[in-house]
Amino acid sequence: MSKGRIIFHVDMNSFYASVEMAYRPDLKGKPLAIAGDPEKRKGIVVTSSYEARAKGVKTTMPLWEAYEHCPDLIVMKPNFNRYREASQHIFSMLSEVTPFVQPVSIDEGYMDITEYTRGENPLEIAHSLQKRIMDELDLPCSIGIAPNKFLAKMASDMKKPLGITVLRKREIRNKLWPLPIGEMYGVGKKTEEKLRSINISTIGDLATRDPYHLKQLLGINGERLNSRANGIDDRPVDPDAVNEFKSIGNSNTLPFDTTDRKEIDQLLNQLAKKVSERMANKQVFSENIQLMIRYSDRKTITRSKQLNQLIDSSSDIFSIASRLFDEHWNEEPIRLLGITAQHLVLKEEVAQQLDLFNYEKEAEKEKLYQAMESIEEKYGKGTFIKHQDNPQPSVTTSFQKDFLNDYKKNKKN
DNA sequence: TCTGGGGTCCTAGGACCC
DNA sequence: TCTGGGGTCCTAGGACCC
Repeated sequence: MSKGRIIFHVDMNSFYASVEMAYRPDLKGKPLAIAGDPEKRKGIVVTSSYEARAKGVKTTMPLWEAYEHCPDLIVMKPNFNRYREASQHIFSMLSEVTPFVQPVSIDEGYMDITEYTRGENPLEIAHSLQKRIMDELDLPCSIGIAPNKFLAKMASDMKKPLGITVLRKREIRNKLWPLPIGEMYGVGKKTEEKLRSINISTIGDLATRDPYHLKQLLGINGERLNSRANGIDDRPVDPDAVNEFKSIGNSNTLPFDTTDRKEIDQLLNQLAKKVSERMANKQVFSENIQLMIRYSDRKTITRSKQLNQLIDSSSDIFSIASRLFDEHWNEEPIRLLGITAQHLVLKEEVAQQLDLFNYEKEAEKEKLYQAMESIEEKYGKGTFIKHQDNPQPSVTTSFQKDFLNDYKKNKKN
């Protein structure tokens, strides 16, 4: 039997707002919200300080509503470069504790310190990590310590801000099960509704319900949620997961709804450029382009095209997106457009595959030649060429045909 | 002048192949 | 002479998370 793991979940507290406060200490202790520009219809609270939350400001709340709850709210535009930089500092600190660090977003990540305690108590490690992030970056975080990712995630949520919470397997019954079902990671609004409809209102209710019954209601997710509620989660902390992205997309809400084809093309062009640039940074090709259209009534459709080639240029991305647009736009006013590149392949891997393909082609050619030689040895010169007058179905692909041509040429020389 | 933008994973139907 | 079923790919949409 394998020994239990020690997993940390490190969660930055109201990250964007905290970064701004670290830059401008005069903002500390004040109700602060980070939000986009209401003039551009992006006035939505992305993050808010605890002082703002105390007055009822919540993430994704429209700004005008946030002001109703908190008239003295201070609002700032997001400075993503600032947040990315802070994030890099944080993750490099985590990496000094263990190489097994898995970022899950800009402000949160898992660590597996099982093999890296160096005899130290995990709680002490968490304390010094939390202190270091605070001392050096002026940023608060909460840390959950548990035998797996799910429990560590739930633990980090239990005490905010600046909390450290240990959640052992044997404490699940007392610490996890009493929580309302909606607070469970992986249970959103829809799932909560469904679960409540069958009288499940706490995580404990979910844990003790028949998994088969839950599967009927929620599909595979029902079984998974049930085992998580019982503290079972075997997912490893995977440091390579960050590099295994599956899509790159950009979208934009227009300041005003539009039906103007010029304006639409301009936005599509802009989006294609952004996607293409980000693909270049990540060194990937895409094999599938998706277009997203949101109409003024917020109804949103997605239309995608699987390609028979790999693309990366903004002009290719644009032309496919704009064709999808022509094929599917219903002429109604548009609120948002988005382009996503899917089915990504690393350029490096494409190159390797091409090499491998060429290598196989060479090897194949060699085999073909040998087979032909032996046929001719057995049945005499010219036999094989004769067969070609009445070709056998085995010669099918174009490159095999090319080899035959090569072969014939070689014979002549 | 209500309701952003970046993602992942799952589902379900139809096409197509064996 | 009235019918199969498994597997994979493609497409569209939905749930969820930060």
